[in-house]
Amino acid sequence: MKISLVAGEPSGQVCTDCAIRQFSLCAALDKAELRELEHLGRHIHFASCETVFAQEEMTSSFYNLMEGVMRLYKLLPDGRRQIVGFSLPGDFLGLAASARHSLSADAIGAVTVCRFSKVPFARFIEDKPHLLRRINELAVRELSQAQDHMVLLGRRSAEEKVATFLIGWRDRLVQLNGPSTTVALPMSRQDIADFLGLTIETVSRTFTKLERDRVIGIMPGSVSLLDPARAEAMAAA
Amino acid sequence: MKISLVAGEPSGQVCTDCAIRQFSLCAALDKAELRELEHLGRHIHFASCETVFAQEEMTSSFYNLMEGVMRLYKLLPDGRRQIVGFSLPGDFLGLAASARHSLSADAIGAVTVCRFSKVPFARFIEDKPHLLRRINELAVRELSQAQDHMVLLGRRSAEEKVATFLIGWRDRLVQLNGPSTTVALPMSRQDIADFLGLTIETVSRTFTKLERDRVIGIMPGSVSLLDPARAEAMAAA
DNA sequence: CGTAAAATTGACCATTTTCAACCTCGGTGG
DNA sequence: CCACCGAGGTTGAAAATGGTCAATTTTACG
Repeated sequence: MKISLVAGEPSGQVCTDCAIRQFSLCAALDKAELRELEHLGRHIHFASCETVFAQEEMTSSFYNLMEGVMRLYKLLPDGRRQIVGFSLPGDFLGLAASARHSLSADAIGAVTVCRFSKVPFARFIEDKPHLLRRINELAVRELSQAQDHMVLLGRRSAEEKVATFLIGWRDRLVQLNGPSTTVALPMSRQDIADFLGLTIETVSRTFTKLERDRVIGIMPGSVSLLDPARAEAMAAA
Repeated sequence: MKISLVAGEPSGQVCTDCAIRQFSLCAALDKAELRELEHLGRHIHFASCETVFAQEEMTSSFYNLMEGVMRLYKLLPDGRRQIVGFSLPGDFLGLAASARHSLSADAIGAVTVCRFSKVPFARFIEDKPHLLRRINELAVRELSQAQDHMVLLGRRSAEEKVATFLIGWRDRLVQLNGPSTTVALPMSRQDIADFLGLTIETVSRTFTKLERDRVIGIMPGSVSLLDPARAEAMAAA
């Protein structure tokens, strides 16, 4: 996948005005720290399907997702893909256990990130216990989500997987944008399949079945949850 | 120094003599801090199948696993179980995103843990950036393992799952005890099945097939890796 | 509009599950 | 000492869920 040639401009907006600050890492920072951080971050835009970082690449930066949606995935040598998560504004990306990324991240639709070079950012956080605790909090929350997803992948039927995905995705969108009857699905059916450990055909069939059962209405780029209670029941079961 | 998979007598409560310190959280601490920590931790023994903490229970402690093996799992309301990981000596348990545990942990065989009450431990770490960074490191490593396991659960065949499990488990044991031709499997077939998202029958059949193919030798409580290269190839593929 | 990509649908197939029977081994009590 | 018991494990046959392959429809976009 191509890498954007567009250079990052200085962040243009000040951190104190940042729309997603409350959802992000930066919620833990005071005014002075935010002013310091402004000098470290650069806003960068990525077009649809551009790769922000890739599996095996050296880690050089951390990213705060500002706008858009990203997919995080791992590839097996033979090309099989598992999407381990979708990122929304406020999510912090780039933490890795080693010096190389263990997964790839690319844009689903246009994306803006706030990029921090690794070394300066590491220096910035190293003696800020409140920020370290905040990063911990985010890491532990992600770990918990990962464990929930393992249950889904290992122990749920196709229908349960799709219902659980729709409910979980709706909840995340509600968190950001407030309640809504329709659930935007910017990712492709293939993305959903690779997230749920299914094939695209099974995802499609399951959507169709849920529509026949009047649980959802299918529209291009979104679904409407006609019977949220039924969907939630399938997701809980 | 050999790390036992079965609990024996604690070698004393002195952190500086702790056999698993190098593998644990405590590797980040200096002598003074270790002496302080000694007053916070208590060794506790659990018999086989006893629960150390359970899903939905209030979090009250953190645990450093000293001896033995534990399974970490989540249950669906209808009883389906997904084991999200096995813990070995040195692993740190009890981090949770909320005030309640999101998973259950119980002993496979006899276990010794070093228990830290939540509040004093939180106070101990709160202004120790090096320790916070160490906890981060452990959390990120666990997250990375979780992501690897998602790939396994979502995208691998039964045979690949079993081979990947055996190789991964062997590598963890080698890390602790040094090289060995036989791989101890203290967990039951049902545990392995619930870890790999399979049924016990499929696990059993796959073991048998690997034995027929002269990749492994099956013994009660362990397997020997007759053809590690073949097994590794299956795990990588 | 017209074309290519994405999504859906259908028919068939394979892997894994389900259900059931049967070993194996260790412990227990006659 | 040995027969019995039960838990854990293995094996077999049938069923089913989801996958594969192929054709068709729908959508996005120049």
